[in-house]
Amino acid sequence: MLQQRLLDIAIAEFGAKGLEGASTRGIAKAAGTAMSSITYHYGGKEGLYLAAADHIAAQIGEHMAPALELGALSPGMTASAARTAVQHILARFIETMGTKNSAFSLFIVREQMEPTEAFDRIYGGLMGKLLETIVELVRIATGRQDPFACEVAVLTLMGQIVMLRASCATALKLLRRPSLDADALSALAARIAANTDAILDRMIAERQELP
Amino acid sequence: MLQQRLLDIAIAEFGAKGLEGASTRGIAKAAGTAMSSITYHYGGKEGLYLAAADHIAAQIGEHMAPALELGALSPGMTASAARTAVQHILARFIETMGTKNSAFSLFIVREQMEPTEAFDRIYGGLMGKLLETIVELVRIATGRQDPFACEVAVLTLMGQIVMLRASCATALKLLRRPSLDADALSALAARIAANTDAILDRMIAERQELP
DNA sequence: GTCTATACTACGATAGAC
DNA sequence: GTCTATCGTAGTATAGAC
Repeated sequence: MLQQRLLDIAIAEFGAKGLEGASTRGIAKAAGTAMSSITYHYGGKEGLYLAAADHIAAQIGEHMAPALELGALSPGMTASAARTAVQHILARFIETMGTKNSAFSLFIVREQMEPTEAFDRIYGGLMGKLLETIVELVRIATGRQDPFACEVAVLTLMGQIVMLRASCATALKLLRRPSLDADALSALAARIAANTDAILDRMIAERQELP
Repeated sequence: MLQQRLLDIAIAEFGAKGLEGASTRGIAKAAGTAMSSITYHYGGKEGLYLAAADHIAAQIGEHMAPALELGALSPGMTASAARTAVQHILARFIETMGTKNSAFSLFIVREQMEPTEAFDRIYGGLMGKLLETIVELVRIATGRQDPFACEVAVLTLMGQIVMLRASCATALKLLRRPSLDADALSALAARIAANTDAILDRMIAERQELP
């Protein structure tokens, strides 16, 4: 379908070059059609961009759904169950950001640097719920009642993952590799899982030091 | 000085909007001059962009110098000294990325998503040396001899910091704040320092589990 | 050195043929 | 629905006045 092809190429182009960097003519040409098809199907460049954002949010949401269900918050959840759920969600998120079309991650990172309406769509429809769930799970896993402390911790946890794509060029240089292959990715995933465990442990230890 | 004013504004504009998103006319107007001044002083948009990259690398290098000297690698360095040095360097890097003109961080993150010659200048003249130093310090601090394991760990450590700016919009939403004020920044810095400590401890524990 | 004026290119939007 | 043709705008580069 032409509409789908346009959208796929748009996500790749917008992710790689940004909203201004990508051109409707280039996207249309790559899709083997005329530029005015974009106007017809999406109303223009902006419309295509927002459609790309919606598609990304939907795809990631779908991909993350099983892990989120597994971490569904229940009243009597134990700390160890919450920790397992955090690990599951993070692992799935690494997979989503690492193996799925890397344009997804680039698109999202770009939006955060220069937020437009697309950011609200992605955050409101996906990222917000995801983050708040993790915050709650971290609270249960560590027993830390201060929400701010949990939010800050979640940001650092997620930062490790976002870095995978946002700082990909640096990562590749440091690891002296041409691309983030499966080996490197699984090593990073293992490191992040161990880090998460260590950080949660540390947060529990901190709690016992509090007055 | 006009040249300096142009450069400062260029860094802000390129950081905020990217190479394609920023316009020479806009930069010149903001600097209170004509667009052709950019051609005269920097040879064109690309020249201005590369000059911005060089300036950023030089500024960050200068800002990081004291911390790096403190962590200068010496043959008989103890694990605890190396750990202190890692913490100093990361703390200084947080300060650089958080308090210094945030355009610096945005510029660097953008370059990593779509590397041009500017990335080589920043990585070659600054980031490479910085990262390799931290890798070596982590190796000494943890006793882990596998360089790959140390590199991966350093990437996750740095990821926490890069996130501060790369995912700023998400961070602000989750923390329900209008801006990353001093309080939030110091809470994040404290969390990252504690995380780093916990991660290094974990790496030492892992070493003892290895065959 | 700095500015004005101009040339040229590429973009996005739109109208109209098929 | 899709394409061609055209318009207006905004971008960079360049030449020349001061």
